[in-house]
Amino acid sequence: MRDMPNYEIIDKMENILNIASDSTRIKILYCLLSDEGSKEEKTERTVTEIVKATGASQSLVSHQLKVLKDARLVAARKEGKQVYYSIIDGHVKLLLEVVYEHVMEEEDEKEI
Amino acid sequence: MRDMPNYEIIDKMENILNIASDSTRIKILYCLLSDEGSKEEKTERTVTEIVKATGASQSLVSHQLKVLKDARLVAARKEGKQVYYSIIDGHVKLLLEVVYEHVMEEEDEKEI
DNA sequence: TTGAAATATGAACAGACATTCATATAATAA
DNA sequence: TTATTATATGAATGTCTGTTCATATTTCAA
Repeated sequence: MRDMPNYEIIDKMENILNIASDSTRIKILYCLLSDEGSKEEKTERTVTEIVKATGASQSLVSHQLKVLKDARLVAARKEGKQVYYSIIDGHVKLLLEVVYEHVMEEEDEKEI
Repeated sequence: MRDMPNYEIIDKMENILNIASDSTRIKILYCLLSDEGSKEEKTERTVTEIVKATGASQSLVSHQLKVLKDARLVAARKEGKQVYYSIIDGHVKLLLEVVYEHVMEEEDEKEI
């Protein structure tokens, strides 16, 4: 493993991890990652769809989408009354996968 | 991408990410990941070594090591006056690598 | 224009938690 | 024993932030 990055980089890593470490935002990201039967086009979801999928309040979803947008993890595209959100960072998927695998392995160990 | 995990799993993912999203703990983990010239044996470091490497106070390091230990990310082995800590989870390295890559790509984009 | 649907926003609050300070415990050396 | 080194721990505090509530804004239909 490489050496410890300098503190500026560490702080940025902390930042991204902070953004990822909230269950509401995790749900939102999963919602934007689920490619409903499609091939490779990026998944787009309206706020209302995200609200339904996550079970969180409209206000909360809107607040957290702003957090994700400010962090450049998602992008927004307005079309009429609706706003479509999508993920604009390939690392997000990887990040969630790694954490998911970790949690699942923990589960496995319990069963032994 | 798979569907959204159930909320119990999501909460555990949130938990792990929370633990990873602190600069002091990130520094500690990096310190435990740096394999100083060695081959494949796990890296062990005493608290004092970690204090030096991270620049954090002894008390803070001790507190955060406890957090990491309670989360089963590190293990402790006592030997005389000293306690040796090491990482006991392969996902930690992956997680940091993904986040590091993300941050570095962001840096690159700024230069354009 | 009025109303409704979709989304955003600001204030307020409560809970979480990183950090410090002071001190305790354990191990060893003198 | 006493002193010193290594580590842990508990309390206290101040900051941060997730969530709710109420309301604003935008878009379009009737």
